[in-house]
Amino acid sequence: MLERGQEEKILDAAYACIARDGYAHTSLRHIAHEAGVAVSQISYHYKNKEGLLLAVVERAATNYHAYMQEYLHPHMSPREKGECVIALFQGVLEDDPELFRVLYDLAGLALWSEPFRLQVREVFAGIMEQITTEVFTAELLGDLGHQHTAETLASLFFGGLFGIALQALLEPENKAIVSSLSALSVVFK
Amino acid sequence: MLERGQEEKILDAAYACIARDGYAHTSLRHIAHEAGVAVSQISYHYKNKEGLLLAVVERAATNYHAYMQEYLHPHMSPREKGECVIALFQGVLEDDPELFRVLYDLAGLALWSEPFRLQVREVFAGIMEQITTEVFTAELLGDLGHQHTAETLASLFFGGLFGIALQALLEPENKAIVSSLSALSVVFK
DNA sequence: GAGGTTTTCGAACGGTCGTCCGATTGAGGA
DNA sequence: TCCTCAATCGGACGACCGTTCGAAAACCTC
Repeated sequence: MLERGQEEKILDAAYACIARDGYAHTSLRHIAHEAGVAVSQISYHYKNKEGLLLAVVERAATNYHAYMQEYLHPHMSPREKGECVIALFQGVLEDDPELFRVLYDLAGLALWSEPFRLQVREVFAGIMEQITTEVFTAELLGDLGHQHTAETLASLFFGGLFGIALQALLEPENKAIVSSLSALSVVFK
Repeated sequence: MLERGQEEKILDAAYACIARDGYAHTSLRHIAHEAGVAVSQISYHYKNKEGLLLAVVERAATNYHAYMQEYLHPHMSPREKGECVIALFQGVLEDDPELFRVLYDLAGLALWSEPFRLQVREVFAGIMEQITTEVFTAELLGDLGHQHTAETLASLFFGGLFGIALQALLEPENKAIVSSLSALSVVFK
């Protein structure tokens, strides 16, 4: 029986609550109950709700990067890595849609609160940098032969992933949307 | 001095509050105060908060369609219409970013509440149908000569618009993001 | 002008929220 | 063993939430 500290337990519980109910319906009491802990423990370890949520974002970002790095093997070509990212998103949407809902929720938080905006911006910048350096390399850019920069194409690529994923969640009965993610490969073809 | 009914005033106030503070921080009291009206008037006219919000979504969708229809002149070619939609999004992001934040917020609501999901899905379906029939026509599809359907390309196109717009709002100091919207024209080139 | 209906108001209700505080517990060093 | 300090707890606080209700006001019809 592994014994994690309360701090960790609270963080897990917070993520679980947000994934289940969404941020808007997640209260500190719910989180504390899910963690099997007194409410005041949250203030003790994370100062306040905002502090806890920022920690959740940070942890989610770390997880994401590890996940991504695990899938993008060094021996792949840039194009293969692009396809791989697409496949990864498709897999998430099918197997673990809550993951994307949390991403959407936290990004939404960032639209209204400056501290969250700064933190989420970092997360997005990390994703973008990964895509820029792994997929839209100088090699691939020269291959494509059009005028767009790697940053532009990365924005386009990730924006497309995000926007299509939202549509897929709004219309889960329409399987065509998830598979239309594959069409995103037009940006590196 | 035009005299709109209270019903209309409440709807305006609700939209204004959401645009200013986001849905999560908008209460019926704020809305009532903004409208210069008693709180109980909201329940009287819209039954409850959900009813009011659904009305807000419906009104926003109507406004959107009128806006779009005004910009897409019948004499334009499909490609021109595509460029026009892109330019329209760029204009919104620069002049009236709250419009997009509201769209994002309401779509986020739809991820967690079934009634909202159904209503927002209708809105998105309307947008998608407009893009499908106006931009990705059979004529253009044949011109492009690749295997994707009009629906797939429309998903890609709108998803890209949405995802890039989010990045632009998270990083308003980075003007390159807004202009990278133009690169979305790769999908019909 | 009287009477009935719709509209509007302010107050109140029961809940839930995030935060704070004093008391209790527990582990580790003197 | 005692002292200290960090960790944990339950309860309380004031604020705000969405909803409801009875009374007042406004409107319309006769």
